[in-house]
Amino acid sequence: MNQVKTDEKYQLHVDQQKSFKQNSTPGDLTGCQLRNPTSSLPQGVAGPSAHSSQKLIEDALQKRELRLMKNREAARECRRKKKEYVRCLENRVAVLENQNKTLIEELRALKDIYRHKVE
DNA sequence: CGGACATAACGTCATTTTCG
DNA sequence: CGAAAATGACGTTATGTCCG
Repeated sequence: MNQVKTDEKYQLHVDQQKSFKQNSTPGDLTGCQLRNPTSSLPQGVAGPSAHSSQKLIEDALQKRELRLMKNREAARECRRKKKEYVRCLENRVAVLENQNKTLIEELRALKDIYRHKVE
C-alpha cells in the first residue's frame, strides 16, 4: 500500500548518508556475540532489600528483551525495504538500458536517411 | 564424501534519523 | 530535547556449489 512512500523515504536516507563512515573505530570489538548482556542493568548491590533489587533487575531484563525484540523486527523490515529498493534500481537500470539501445538504433537509422538524402 | 568457499538471512550493538 | 525507530557494521549460522 505504502510502497512508493517507503521507497521515497529510503531514497532520502541513502542520498543523505553517502556512507563515508567506515571510520567507526574497528579498534575495539564492535562484535556482538558475547558482551555482558546485563551490562547496562542495575548491579546487584546490597540494596534496600534483596527482593526489590531483584525486581529491578527483572524489570530491566524484561525491558531489554522488549527492546531487542523490537529492534530484531525493525532490522528485518529494514532489510526487506532495502532489498525492494535495490530491486527497483535494478529494474530501472534495465529499462534505461533498453531505452538507450532503442535511441541509439533510432539515431543510426536517422543518420542513414540523412546520408542518402545528401548523396 | 567431505572440506573450502560463497552467499543469504539473521541478531545484536552502535549510531543516526525521525517525531512528539 | 529525549525516546523510539531506522539503519550501518559486524559476527554467526544455514545452505548450496565446486573440486579433489
